[in-house]
Amino acid sequence: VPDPLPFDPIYEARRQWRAQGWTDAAGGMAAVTSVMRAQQLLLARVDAVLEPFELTFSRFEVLALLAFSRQGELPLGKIGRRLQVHAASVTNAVQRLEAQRLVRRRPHPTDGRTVLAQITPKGQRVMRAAAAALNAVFAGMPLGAAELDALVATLQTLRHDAGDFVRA
Amino acid sequence: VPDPLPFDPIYEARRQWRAQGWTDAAGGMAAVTSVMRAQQLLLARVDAVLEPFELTFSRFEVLALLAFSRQGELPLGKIGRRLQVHAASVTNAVQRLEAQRLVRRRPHPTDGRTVLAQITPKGQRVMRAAAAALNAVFAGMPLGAAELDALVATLQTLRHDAGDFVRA
DNA sequence: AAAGATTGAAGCCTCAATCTTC
DNA sequence: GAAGATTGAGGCTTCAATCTTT
Repeated sequence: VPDPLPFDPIYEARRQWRAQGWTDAAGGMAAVTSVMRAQQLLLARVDAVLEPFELTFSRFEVLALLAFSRQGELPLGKIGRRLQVHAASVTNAVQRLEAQRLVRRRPHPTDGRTVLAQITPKGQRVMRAAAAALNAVFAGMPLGAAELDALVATLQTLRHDAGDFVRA
Repeated sequence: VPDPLPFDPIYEARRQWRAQGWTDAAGGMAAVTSVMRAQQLLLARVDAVLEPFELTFSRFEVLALLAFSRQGELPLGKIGRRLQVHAASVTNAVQRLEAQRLVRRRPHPTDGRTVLAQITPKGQRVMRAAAAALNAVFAGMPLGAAELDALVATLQTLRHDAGDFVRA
């Protein structure tokens, strides 16, 4: 971790933006860069916690989704839609998880086109251990329950507006 | 853009998390995934707007920083600290900007170790045009000024807690 | 030694093209 | 033709190692 700045670069940028006469867009600009930077920090923290398990947040999400599913297995396409990532990303994540013996892939019994990813017993164990470690991070966030809910709700508006899902 | 889900995957995941008994961490988990997903959507939208200018948000940020600087030039290290990205990312961005003739690099007059990136007149023009296009995106966000400010403030708490800067 | 910059490696993401199966 | 999956390309990020200058 490098030396921290003696001021908030986002607030400084917003000031600059306003000074340029773009006052109507300065708030949006600050919001966008805030989200970008917060994502970077959160991802770094989460990935650091997951590192001992040889997992990344992307792969953890796949593992958790499988662990929560009824049969412990899901078609790759369904995983991608649920996690909102490109099919190529799912292929990559599942290949790595399979190499780690956390997931097994098998052909769909009736549809020859689709591939199923199935979590293994080892995958179940690793997922639980990793989730426990992550919970410490989530529970340790410097925000209260009300603030967290407000944050999630605000970002939900954003995601909904972007057409991420329907039926809020 | 693929078909949207008929439900919010973040809310669904939070429900699952709570059903597993991890109620104290469910809020944090939802907040983290919300930020991740919002970042993805915002970046995609911003990059799409910047595409006609052959710019990416990363490179736009460098260009804007230079445009706002007193002399129109800054040492690479300073750019990295201000934008909070790794030195390697700055090197990469400046190299691309130089290839586009939007920036020129020149040695520091007194310190032989540092390299200065200087915005060119063409860079100034492109930056202004790109900023105008971006302003439409920022101004068109589905959130009011108060909501934007609350979002920025909440994320500022997060960033400050992560040691991103001091002196809120 | 310390600071600034660059290079190469590796991870993740997206898109476009391709192949197989329905 | 449409759907599901995979591959290859390109972009961005980080880290570790290296080189030059202070």
